[in-house]
Amino acid sequence: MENISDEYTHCWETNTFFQAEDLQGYLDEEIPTHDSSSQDGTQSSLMANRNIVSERNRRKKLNERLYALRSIVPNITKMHKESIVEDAIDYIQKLQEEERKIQAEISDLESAETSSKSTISEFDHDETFSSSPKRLTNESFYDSRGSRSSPIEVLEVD
Amino acid sequence: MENISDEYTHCWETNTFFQAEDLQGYLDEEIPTHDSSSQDGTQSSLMANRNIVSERNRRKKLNERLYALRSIVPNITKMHKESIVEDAIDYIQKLQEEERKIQAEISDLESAETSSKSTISEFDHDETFSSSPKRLTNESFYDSRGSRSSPIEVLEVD
DNA sequence: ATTAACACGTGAAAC
DNA sequence: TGTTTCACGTGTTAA
Repeated sequence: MENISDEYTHCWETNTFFQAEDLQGYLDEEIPTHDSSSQDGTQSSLMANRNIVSERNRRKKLNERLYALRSIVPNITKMHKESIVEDAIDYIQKLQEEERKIQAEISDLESAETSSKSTISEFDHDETFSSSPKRLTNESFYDSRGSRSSPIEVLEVD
Repeated sequence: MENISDEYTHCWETNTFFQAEDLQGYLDEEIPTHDSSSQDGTQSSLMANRNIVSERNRRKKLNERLYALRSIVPNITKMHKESIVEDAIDYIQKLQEEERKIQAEISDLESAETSSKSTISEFDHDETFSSSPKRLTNESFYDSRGSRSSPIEVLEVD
């Protein structure tokens, strides 16, 4: 059911949602300007075209990011922009919970072997996460969703 | 530098990007219809208003999902829609890599204690992930980005 | 003053 | 059929 990965080439005129690659030369169009007063073109029409092109680029870039997000998330159900972000949220939450649980297992296994061996020293060659299980307590490795209490509102990022 | 967490309350008229909370009653407007031929209103204007309202709802819903995604991701740098998805992608990738590494540690610790104890049986009460470290090999728990080979075909995430 | 980001309305296409 | 999703162009606003 719902074999979405077949082709899904919809696209009415130029591009649309799901190819994002064949639209290589659609962007340098002339833009009809729909107004025949673009002879001198010092103020209105030129600026308007700049805005149009900028908007096209912005839209395209955001869409590409959305495709990338979709390609990252494993269990994609639907292709709607809304569902893509939705599934990504769900996946992140599951991943965070999984990660927390696994760390609990790690500390448990660590306490199991008390001080007999030290096979953990070979995983310290990564700097982005400092993944030595000694310091990898519950939420120190990445600040896992620790700022969920006041997310939007005033938007204090840090 | 770049203290974006100050306020960032922009919003020209009704809402805009970053409050998403005070816009409770802006949606039930009358919609001017911009055409004074809406007396009978059987075909054109009524359908047009339906479309307008649907579009507003769609836009609002997608934005809410975007806010939710932002609230999940811990290290938010910028507030643009584009950057939100971008940071989410980066975060997911790091999370996946972290998770894989931690599982490697787990199997290593497991092989360390060979067959002395079995403290892992108390984490089996979850069904969504089946988080028993015996079966939690590299990419069995969630199909971690295993479908990146043919997601959109062209669309290389870069 | 130029740029960048956004919401909006609208027509068209997909479902 | 009708509903839903989309890209587009436009005006507006903040940096």
